[in-house]
Amino acid sequence: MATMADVARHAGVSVKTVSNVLSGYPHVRETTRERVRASVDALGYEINVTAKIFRSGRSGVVGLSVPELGQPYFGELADEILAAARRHGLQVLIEPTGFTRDGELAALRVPRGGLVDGLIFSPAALVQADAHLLDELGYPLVLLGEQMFSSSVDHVTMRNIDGAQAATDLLLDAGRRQIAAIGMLHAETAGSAWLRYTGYSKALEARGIEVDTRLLGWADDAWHRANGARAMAAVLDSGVRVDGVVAFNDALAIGAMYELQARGLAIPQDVGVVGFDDIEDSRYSVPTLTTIDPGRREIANVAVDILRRRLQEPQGSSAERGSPVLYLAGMRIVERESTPRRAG
Amino acid sequence: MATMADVARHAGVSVKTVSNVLSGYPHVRETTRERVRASVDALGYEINVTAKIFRSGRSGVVGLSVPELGQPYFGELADEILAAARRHGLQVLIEPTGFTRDGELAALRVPRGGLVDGLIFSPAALVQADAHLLDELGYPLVLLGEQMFSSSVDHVTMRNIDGAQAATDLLLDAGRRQIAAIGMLHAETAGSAWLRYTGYSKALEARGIEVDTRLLGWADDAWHRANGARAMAAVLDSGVRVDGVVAFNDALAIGAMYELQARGLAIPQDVGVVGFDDIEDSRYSVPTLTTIDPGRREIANVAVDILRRRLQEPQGSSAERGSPVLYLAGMRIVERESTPRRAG
DNA sequence: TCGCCCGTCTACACCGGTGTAAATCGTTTC
DNA sequence: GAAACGATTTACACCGGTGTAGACGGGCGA
Repeated sequence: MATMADVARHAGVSVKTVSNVLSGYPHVRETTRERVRASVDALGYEINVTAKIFRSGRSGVVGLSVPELGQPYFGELADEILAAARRHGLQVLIEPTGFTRDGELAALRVPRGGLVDGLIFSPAALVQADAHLLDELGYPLVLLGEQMFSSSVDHVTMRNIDGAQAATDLLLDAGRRQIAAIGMLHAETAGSAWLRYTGYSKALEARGIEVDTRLLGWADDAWHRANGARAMAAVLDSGVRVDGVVAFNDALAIGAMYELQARGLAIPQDVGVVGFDDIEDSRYSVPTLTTIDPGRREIANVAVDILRRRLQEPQGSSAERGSPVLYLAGMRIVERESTPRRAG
Repeated sequence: MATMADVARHAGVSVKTVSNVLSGYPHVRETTRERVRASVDALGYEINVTAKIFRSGRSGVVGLSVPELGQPYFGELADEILAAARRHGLQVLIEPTGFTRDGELAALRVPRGGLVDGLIFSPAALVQADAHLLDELGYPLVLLGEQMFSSSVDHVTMRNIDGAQAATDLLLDAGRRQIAAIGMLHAETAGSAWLRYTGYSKALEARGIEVDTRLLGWADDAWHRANGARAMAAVLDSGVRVDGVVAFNDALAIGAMYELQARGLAIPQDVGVVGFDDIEDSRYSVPTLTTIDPGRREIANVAVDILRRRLQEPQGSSAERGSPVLYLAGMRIVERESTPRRAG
């Protein structure tokens, strides 16, 4: 394979001049530039990317850690992030963590001298005790998700509390009072579950309704459809009356709708259902699902922008770095068939 | 950041000895080995991956090009491939092509000296005229999908024809005769559409039924739910009677089921529906979807294995390389609620 | 005791670019 | 005509590892 030296010899110039031509250095005579270009074409030369990376210390690759691409929310998020990264000439190395703490710890163990310049990380299983790991990683990190861990790290997140509260209000406004919450996770795992629950309970509280623990559907491993169906079944089996469901994501909601319909309950007549995430599925479920759009594209764009900005900064002491950013994406209610029309 | 030279100085040995310890070279005295290890720990040394890559010419990164991760089939496939790659210490750089020819051509333009050692590529928009591009890329390529392009490239594929034929037979066995095919694509784009259509028409032919073009539902951009609903609507609007649907993937099937149910048709009583891919959605749609499991995990594992084998081979002339592999993954019918019980 | 072998360790070149500083050249200015 | 200047080009060190060949030293057989 041809190297830059071969091109230089062929064009009768120095290696550095070839380098200058290829990297767009302006002070090169037009005739020289053309001669070099011709030699590049003649030899079919392609620059050795690994040498460039090695020398410059920058690979132009950013890592992305999400739990699982098979989950539409994360698959769609990954598409958005990949697109945003590509617009800026960055490539993306994806590391699914499989919803496990070990997987997430492994994702953080990116070597500093490695081929990843920075990381966009969507944690789902780390616990509070792991927070200190995020502070001095030695490379730029942008967290997707609530600022639960460390205030010294950039966060891009959605309005989990507001969204869940709005979802719950939608059902309350329609006169529903027996509203199940599907997707509860045990407290030691960090993430959106607790926040969405907070939004749910705040909405109830605001109307003077107490949370009925029989209405809480637990989905311990992950927010898959299967767990939504299971959790819904558990709530119904408890014998409590249900006329509304707030599911903590769309997959859970679709699983819950499956279980409700399997038991002969009509949506939205008997039970209104609201999801969270606005994944593509929610537009084609039967019935179509009312959901909260958490601003996925905005999150992807902002996360990539913040990371890019961090990559420009000197990597040395934290003194030279800008202060950490906390960005809240916009949220939107998407009303579809699974909820009753709003009263009034 | 500490370099290998720092460690060598600290441990009182040569740089190469440190290198030898870290790379597991056996002829190092145990005491030396321990001293080096201690120095590594003391200095918090981490090997510079980019230097290693540069020197060795191997990055341990393989590319993966799929149309879109937001589509559950590709998201789930990507998860499987990432898992298989990780088991062998490989990392994966994903490049979604957005179902466009330009996107796919861009994905193939991986520089030889680049940071990707090889590529797993799932084409969906390339046309026959592009076939020659695949022949002499200069790096190992494994194609997911039918051997439509080039016989000189490794292929891992599913039984598209057999699967679609089995899906159609399932409905024919139940006495259905007016079976729509949802997901037709125009011929110049390569891919599974044509093969699945072939399976569909073969099944009909075997019973002496002629293909009724009014039963063909066209989905031109991509196999999304939205297109499934649209194609189904177009077929129904043509006025033709429909008592079965073979959709070329599950997303199309779910979109089609949505449209059928919106028009008051019962599944499977009025219309039986079969999908293709066995994505997780199909287990939780209403009704649950009968589908063809194309052996996704097997495909992922085999693709990674073949690519690994190619990476071991000398990269020189094609004479030294093994002959191209064509691997057909196993296929399985997954019967759920959307099809009538088989007669007999 | 000498030579040989083997285990251990080291010096040095090298991978293929890019940053730096300085050389070279053609104009322009005084 | 000489000095000054900017544009153009170049030599060379350097990034941080790994391959190669060879040095070194101790045990062993002759």
